[in-house]
Amino acid sequence: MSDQKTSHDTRDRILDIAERLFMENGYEATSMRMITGAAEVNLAAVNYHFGSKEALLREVFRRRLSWLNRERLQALDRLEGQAGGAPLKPSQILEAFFGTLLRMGEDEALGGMTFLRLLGRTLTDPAEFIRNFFAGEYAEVIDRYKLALFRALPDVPKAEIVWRLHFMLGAMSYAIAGTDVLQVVTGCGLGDLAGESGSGGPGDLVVARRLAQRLMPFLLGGLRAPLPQSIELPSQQQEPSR
Amino acid sequence: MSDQKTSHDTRDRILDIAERLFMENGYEATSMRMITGAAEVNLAAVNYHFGSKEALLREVFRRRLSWLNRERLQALDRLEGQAGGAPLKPSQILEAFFGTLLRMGEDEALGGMTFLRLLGRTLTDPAEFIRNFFAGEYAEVIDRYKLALFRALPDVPKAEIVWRLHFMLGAMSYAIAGTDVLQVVTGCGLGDLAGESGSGGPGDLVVARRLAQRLMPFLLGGLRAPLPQSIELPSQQQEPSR
DNA sequence: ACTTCGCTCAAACGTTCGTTTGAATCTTAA
DNA sequence: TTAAGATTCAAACGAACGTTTGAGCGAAGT
Repeated sequence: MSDQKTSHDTRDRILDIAERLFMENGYEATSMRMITGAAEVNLAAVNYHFGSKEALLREVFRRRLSWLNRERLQALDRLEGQAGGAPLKPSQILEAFFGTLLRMGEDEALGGMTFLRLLGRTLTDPAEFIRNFFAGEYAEVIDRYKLALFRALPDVPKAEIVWRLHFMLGAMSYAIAGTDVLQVVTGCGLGDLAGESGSGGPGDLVVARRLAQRLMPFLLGGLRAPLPQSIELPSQQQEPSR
Repeated sequence: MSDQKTSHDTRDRILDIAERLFMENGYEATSMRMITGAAEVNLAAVNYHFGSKEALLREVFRRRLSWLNRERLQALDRLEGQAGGAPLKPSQILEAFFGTLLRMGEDEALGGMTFLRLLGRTLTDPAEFIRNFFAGEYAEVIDRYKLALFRALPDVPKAEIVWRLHFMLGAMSYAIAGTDVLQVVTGCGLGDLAGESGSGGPGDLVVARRLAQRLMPFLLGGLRAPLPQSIELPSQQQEPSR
């Protein structure tokens, strides 16, 4: 209906619509015709501007991740500058890494919760080109934060820290992306954190902030949990209580 | 090559192959022809035995989840019987819920790590029929465990417990399913836990056991982490350190 | 005025998808 | 032996997929 092509040219409109549809349906179940139809552009526009459907998905992520990971590195630089050579506190590192991401959810211009949900979902997508893409986009950031955590927790084996980084990433991604499933299953989800429901609404701001408030203590508690008694165990040993 | 149709009729062979292919490629990217080709059965066999591709996926999950969730309920019954009315310890509840799942990964007859990976991946699938299916399969188990956690942590608001249940489910699912991505990203994954690599190998037994050993302390640490200072916060308040 | 270039458009390309069909084959029991 | 039922089979169905094509359009440069 409304014909405002001023601030929204074809390229950006495709990216915005694709971001939302990939989030709602997944990559495979979202067709070019769904995207171009919703964006009200010609079917061939995607291949003209991006080359292929795969390249479109990569570009959807690149414009957000390049900003996010640059911001994350700057946050770490800032903290390490303030610390003056001393190791950072785990809480500072988590705040820089996860807080920066969750703050994207409050900013509609950065994709808001739509992008956060898409990111969490796509991390488990088995498509190979997606794995390769993420590996390249995340390599530097993960490496820097891994080192920061190693220094922050000198008594914890490095392999253990990397595993707990996995766990933390999973907890965060599911809290955002898996909500539609878990909400149905547990009877509680992101919708309960705000008055409004549905992605892209004005309630996203408060959702992201309250989610961070609940998530950060959990992550910190898990990261600093006592280590398992023994790394190697001979055989079964299945005692439920400690 | 080997022609042993004795213990493996068409139905079961389809289920086993579909379980692996859905895990490797996802639901949408796995075609009927891939499944029937790998299972060496006729293309029409799936529709004959199961009715549709959706029904096949449901049956792949049903035969595993019915066992898993029955086992989970029995484990909880056993613990509550031993406690004689007293609240359970959080560690006992987590062991019953997550330990039962992780022990499936050690048993090839129960799907092993293949099923665990598939389960973790599919929980974030946005398809509606999948969400509805899981909601039904998990309803009773989640309800029982929610109540057990409420009793185990009487000082923690119930909403907070449900959120931490989300976080725990996410940490576990990503640790299993998201490994292919995270391994590339973090340079450490399930493969490092065993001598062998690849799903379905003999290393799966030790992988599942060592994963549990790393995961359970993390989950327990997150579950029992101190609560956020204030549930309501007026505005920004962005202090990185505590 | 004319060419150039970036972009849009309708139409079609060949392929693959999930599903259906009806005959052929196997199994079982009277 | 024969009839009935269950299962497998090759073949085809219509629909939807991602991509390509070549004509057409409007603004910019000379």
